[in-house]
Amino acid sequence: MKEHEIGTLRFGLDLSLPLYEQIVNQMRGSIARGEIALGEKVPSVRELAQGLKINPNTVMSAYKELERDGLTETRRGQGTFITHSQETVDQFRSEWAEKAIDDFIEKMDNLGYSLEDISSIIQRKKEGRV
Amino acid sequence: MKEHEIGTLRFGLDLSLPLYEQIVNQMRGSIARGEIALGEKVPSVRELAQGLKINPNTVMSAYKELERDGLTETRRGQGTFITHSQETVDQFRSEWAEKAIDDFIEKMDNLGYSLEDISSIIQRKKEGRV
DNA sequence: TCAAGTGTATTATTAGATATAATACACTTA
DNA sequence: TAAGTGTATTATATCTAATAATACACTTGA
Repeated sequence: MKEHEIGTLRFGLDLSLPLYEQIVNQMRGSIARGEIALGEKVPSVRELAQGLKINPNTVMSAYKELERDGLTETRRGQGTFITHSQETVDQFRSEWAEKAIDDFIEKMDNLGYSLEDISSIIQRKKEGRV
Repeated sequence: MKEHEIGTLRFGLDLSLPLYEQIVNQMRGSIARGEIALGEKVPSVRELAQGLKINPNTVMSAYKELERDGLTETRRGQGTFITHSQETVDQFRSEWAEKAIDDFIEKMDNLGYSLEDISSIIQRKKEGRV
């Protein structure tokens, strides 16, 4: 996986997912984990495209999705910025965690694992007994 | 989601995933949960295609993947059958659970949730306090 | 023996998603 | 006013998924 440093951000792209989705995921993560400050400017569409050696339209796709999430605000002529609303970030973070959890539980249920089973497995992982 | 009964099996298809993947997932689940007996015959390619109102080639794709999993054996002229090996089924089940767990943990980590956090959330789910 | 029911292979076509390419336009700021 | 922003448009290429229509190989039971 090629690692890129663009501005203050680190990106790694591979072939596991569409490029624009990987960008969205990594930005969502950086924002949710608080690694990007509220209101901070993110790389411009062209700058990120050059840095990652991909097409500007692909970056645009990613940025549009982040704006739909409410995680960024764009100002024509100025750039794209992280939202100022900590509440929006927190809400996004818990909503996405909830989705991930429910999907996971459903997948495990399909394989015949109960919540009880899942709980023990997580417990084992926590104790390092893989 | 349209529900179909084909032979002893119940299928439901939607638009969330490729059709062949949904078939594979639902068969994997039925097998892993032990709802289909070892050695049992599954619907023929044409029968399942007719029942689900989809193309036989799509069913073929799904059945090929199940065979790659080792979960089924096909006998030309006779049909497709669940493996006789309980060990294969058990191993498949735990391998796929492991994958699901690791993917889930990675996704949660990206959002800034620790194993400890995950553990509490599962605990809450278990106690019904959503 | 043969018809019916199996899996399998092939070729063609369509539709949608993804990514690239090349421009052009609108806006902001120094 | 030039340089750097976001945005929109049109075109092209590639890949995956699904369908369609056949054809062939094998097994079984009447």
